[in-house]
Amino acid sequence: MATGRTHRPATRSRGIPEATVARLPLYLRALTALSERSVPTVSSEELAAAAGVNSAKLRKDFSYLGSYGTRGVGYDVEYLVYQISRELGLTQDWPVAIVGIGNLGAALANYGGFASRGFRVAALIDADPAMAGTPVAGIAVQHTDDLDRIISDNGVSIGVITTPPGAAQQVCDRLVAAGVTSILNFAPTVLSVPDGVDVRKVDLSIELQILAFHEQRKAGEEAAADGRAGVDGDADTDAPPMRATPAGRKGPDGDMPAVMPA
Amino acid sequence: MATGRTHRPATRSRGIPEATVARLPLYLRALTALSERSVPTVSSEELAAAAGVNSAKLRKDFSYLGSYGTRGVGYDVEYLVYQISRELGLTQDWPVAIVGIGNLGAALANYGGFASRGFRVAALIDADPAMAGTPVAGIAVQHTDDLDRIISDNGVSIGVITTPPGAAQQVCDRLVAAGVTSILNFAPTVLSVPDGVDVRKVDLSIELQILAFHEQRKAGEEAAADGRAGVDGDADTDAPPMRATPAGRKGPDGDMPAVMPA
DNA sequence: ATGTCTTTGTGAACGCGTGCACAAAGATAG
DNA sequence: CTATCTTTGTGCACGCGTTCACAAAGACAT
Repeated sequence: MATGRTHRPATRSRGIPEATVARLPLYLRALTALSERSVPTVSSEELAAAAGVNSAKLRKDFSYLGSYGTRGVGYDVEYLVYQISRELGLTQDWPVAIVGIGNLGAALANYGGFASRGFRVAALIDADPAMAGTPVAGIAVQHTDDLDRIISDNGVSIGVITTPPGAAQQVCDRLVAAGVTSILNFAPTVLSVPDGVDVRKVDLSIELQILAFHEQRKAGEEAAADGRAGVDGDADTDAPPMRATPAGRKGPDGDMPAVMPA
Repeated sequence: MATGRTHRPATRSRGIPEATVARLPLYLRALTALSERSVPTVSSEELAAAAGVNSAKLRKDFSYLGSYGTRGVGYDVEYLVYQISRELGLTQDWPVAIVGIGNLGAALANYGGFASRGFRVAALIDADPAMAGTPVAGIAVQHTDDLDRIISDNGVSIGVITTPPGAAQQVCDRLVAAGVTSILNFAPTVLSVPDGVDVRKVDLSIELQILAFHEQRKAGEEAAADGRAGVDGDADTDAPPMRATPAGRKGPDGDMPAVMPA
């Protein structure tokens, strides 16, 4: 789900490809599971299967980190867990602030996957005065007015935005001004940030829309083509059927199906 | 943020590149905003800025859908909204079932971004008998035992999994058996599904880990390099400092920092 | 020590996605 | 009708990411 990084065209950080960085957490999860089962070593083949990727890709990914495997044997699980954790920066504690404590913000505050990976929810911030002091996931919600101080006092460098779209940019600006340099944005808004600030966007409805696209295609293919396992039905099943304005003039406003409520 | 599609290597559906499909919802959102402000037409430049992408990329994306613009003028907003909606399959109603009504499941059930884009939460399903009947977001939670019937009765083809990781694969199997062909997976598990079923994964903690990686790099670069705007600090600031096992033998189990709780 | 067998690490080819830069198309003015 | 100006649509080149396929490296047996 979610869309890739927003700014930062493809910085190829320290020689490690962005695509590889994005997969490291995947490997880490699989390795942690093996570690818990006290498995001492894994082959690239096994680990790749557990992580759901190609084994060649996994080996190449690891090769960017260094030569951590033993030929004929595989990778030492514990050692690899440590190396990847270090590479991802998970050997240190990251205080995180969540701004916008609605349903989603509360869910994230309660999400166990954060705490278990070096992330600590240091502060919950909301603009609603009525929420101030209310404990969510064991942490008292604080008011937006104190955002600056909260960020500074806790040394927060990673912020999570779960506000309504209208407030997102303003919150973002204030976070950045207070010293936050990495933002995870759940609001459906394109945030603009100064250079040096990383933004990653998670858009829940976009994921569903992508699924809907494929779903529709599957349904259409099924109806049109018979026989043969679907390769690439070339004949345009649903090519532009009708054109609102033959040669495009302004405001064709009556014959357009009201498709999108919002 | 979130990770891209899981299976389906890159099917290039109906000639529209995956990368383009993933951006269509972005354009759609920007266009909808323009539509609400009654803006009749936009240039690729303006729309690209609003969507946060390159204008050439946007034009190329639209070219896959057909020639919907007018040279010298731009794109008709309403018409484009309709075309993209149709292409994404949003002109029809998609009943969606959410399985696992914890914090996240409840947040999704309440999320407005779904209903406004053709997705209708048709059913909420949970394994806890105590939850059965409880209304969440105005919909009564139903028990997992009835999963099959619920999916069939409502014609659900898109399922959302927000269960704990241990239950995810089993729920997935049951959804697929009941006829679901698209799955949005929030559980941190690699799901295996038969061909023809699409899985998209959203992993909240992975996004944070990627941010942490860049955050760490920024901090390291700052400390090491001075002067010059950071291009690519080549000298390995934190290359393999110590190796647990010099030539890798089995189970080095004492000198490894306990980094990962779980 | 030598040979066999397993598994890594990587060179090389390929394909997709991106962005430049420009020609074609149409609007608009005179 | 002609000229000019704007903006699309796309040919092309480049770079990143993926995958294949294999040589090198080490484990293990004899």
